[in-house]
Amino acid sequence: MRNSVTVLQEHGIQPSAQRVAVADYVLQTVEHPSADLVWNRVKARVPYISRATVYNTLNLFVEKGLLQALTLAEDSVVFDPKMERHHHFVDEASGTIHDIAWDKVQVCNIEGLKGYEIHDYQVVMRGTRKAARRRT
Amino acid sequence: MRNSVTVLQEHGIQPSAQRVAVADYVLQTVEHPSADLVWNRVKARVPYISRATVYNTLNLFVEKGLLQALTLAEDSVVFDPKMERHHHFVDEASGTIHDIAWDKVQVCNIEGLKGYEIHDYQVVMRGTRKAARRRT
DNA sequence: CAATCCACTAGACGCTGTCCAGATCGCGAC
DNA sequence: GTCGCGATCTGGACAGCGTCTAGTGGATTG
Repeated sequence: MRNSVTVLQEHGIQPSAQRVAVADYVLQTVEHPSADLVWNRVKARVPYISRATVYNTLNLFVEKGLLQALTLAEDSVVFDPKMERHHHFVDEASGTIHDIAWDKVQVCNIEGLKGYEIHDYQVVMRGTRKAARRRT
Repeated sequence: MRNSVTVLQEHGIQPSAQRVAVADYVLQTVEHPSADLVWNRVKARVPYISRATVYNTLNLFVEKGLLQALTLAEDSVVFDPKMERHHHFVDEASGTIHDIAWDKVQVCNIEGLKGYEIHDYQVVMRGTRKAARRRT
């Protein structure tokens, strides 16, 4: 696990105590937290951090390329530290979001679309997790 | 253009004056309106309709299969009367959403995903509209 | 020490969406 | 007609998300 301070500095971000605390959690997580969930998670370890700071910090991280902001499910924007291109699966029962590796699914003919200059795309899937032999 | 009253009745919805007014607008539009935009559009023609009614009516239409609710862009859920499967393109400059015909793009290998039961999927693209010879 | 800059805090604010109590409508029964 | 009842509508209250702002505090510089 990389040192959060180093990562912040490499991206031109002053590593203040609050920013490091947010980074320590959000850069490692796979739970696709909303901003308020980040606030709660970080507060558990660093109680003296305010809501506005968490929101500002997350937006800063997105701007500096440390996080992706996703608007997939209802209610709120969620954050994803996985910066490689990938797809998303939304569990309709729980609202949980899973990352799907980019090469698991291919999209064809997308270059042929006339009238649109596509900067980015992804496949968004919705359904339910199969009760296979995997821990929940 | 189909009669909104008939369409509502075919879907088991009592065609009250307010519901017909909402249907007249939202079933024809291509502008992917948010709920509050629907409210404003409908109020322009039928001033005596309340916000709660518009929200209830839109949710009812979604439940009865007249509309899709989409959570693609920031800020709010938008509604789309196009019920066939299709993809979406989000104009990053304006936030405008465009429908992309289902057969313009193909997704491969999606059946091969283990551990997920996929009920629905779509490709979400982001970029800018090209200034081709099309009216804006 | 004073000036300045940056980050943080706490609370106010606006917007979205839901909920509730009460009013009103439509319709069948009498 | 009018009574009663369920469905619908209204307006306002409410809660959550995200932004903004005024003020605070700490570090740096002259």
